[in-house]
Amino acid sequence: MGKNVKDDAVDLILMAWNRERPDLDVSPMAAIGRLRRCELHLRQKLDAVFSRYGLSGWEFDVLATLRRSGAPYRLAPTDLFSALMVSSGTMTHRLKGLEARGLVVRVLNEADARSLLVELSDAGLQLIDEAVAAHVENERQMLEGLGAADLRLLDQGLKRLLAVLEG
Amino acid sequence: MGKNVKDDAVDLILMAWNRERPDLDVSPMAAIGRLRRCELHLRQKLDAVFSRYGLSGWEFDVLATLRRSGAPYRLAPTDLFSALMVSSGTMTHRLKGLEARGLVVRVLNEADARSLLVELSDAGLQLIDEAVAAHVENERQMLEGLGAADLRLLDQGLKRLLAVLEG
DNA sequence: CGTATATCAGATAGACTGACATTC
DNA sequence: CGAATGTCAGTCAATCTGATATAC
Repeated sequence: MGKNVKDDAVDLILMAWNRERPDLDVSPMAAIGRLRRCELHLRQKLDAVFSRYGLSGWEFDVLATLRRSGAPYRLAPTDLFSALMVSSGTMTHRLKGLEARGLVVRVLNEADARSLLVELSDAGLQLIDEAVAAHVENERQMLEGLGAADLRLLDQGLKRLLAVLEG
Repeated sequence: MGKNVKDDAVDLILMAWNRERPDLDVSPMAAIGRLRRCELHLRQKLDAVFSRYGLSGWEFDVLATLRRSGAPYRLAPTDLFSALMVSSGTMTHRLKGLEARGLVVRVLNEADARSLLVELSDAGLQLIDEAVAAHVENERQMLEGLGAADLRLLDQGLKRLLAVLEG
């Protein structure tokens, strides 16, 4: 019965549900509630760094997807909206904004004239290269309060959960 | 060097970054990327159940917050927007919608005439009681692919991460 | 010809800010 | 009077759908 860890916000929610709905086993709420709450905090901290580079989260995602595809940092719109799980119309809208800011350029697709490929501009490449360095440093700092062993265990657990959710 | 687990989508992203930016240690991306990806899948599956009850995620959250506060299922708007981390104007907007659907009613606050308290209607109480039962069952099913030991370890890791992020 | 690839316009849903009224 | 509590109007950023044009 000994409780050796402090109650957090999710524990309080679980206790409230147990009081109000003792007929329900709400234990699955624990891990899922904590995961979602962690994601909320993470997103806010990640966005704070993105905004230092004038980027929103989805703008970073588009530029980063182009960047890690390798030189010449060029993908078709379909590749982008598939990777980022948004509709084609949404991607068109995103690309217009990035193009207007000069971070990407549209180039002819020699192999298939239905699409104008999307390519990082010099400015876009430089920006994402700086931003991604700051981004991983930010992530490193967010996790440094966690011991190496804890982090490894957490990542392993998340990997298994992800396999369950995607499999 | 033996790799005993299959590469997932996040592993592929890490490998791409290692190829493109070998100067960066992108290992923090692993846990954070998996966590965010899990959250995306979870949210979609949770929303699918909410929509069976005609509810969006935030509508469920408002009703659930009222429900687990206990009888008479009544809170001030400030309590609600503080708990759910949105602005007061946003909560006003949400409450108008829920009131128009007859799920909450506004009642006079005898102790402080500045606010009209928010209370679950009979219909709202019945709806959230059914929806929350389906919700936890949904969560249970999402996690059942994970062993009990894995789940316990995952939750422990998330609890520590949450403490780091909130502390 | 039927499919695939995108773009565009319009609609939608949800959030925020700032001004305001009321009450403590 | 200053602080707190909401409400409201207006604006905004981002998304999706459906219609359309073009190319495979």
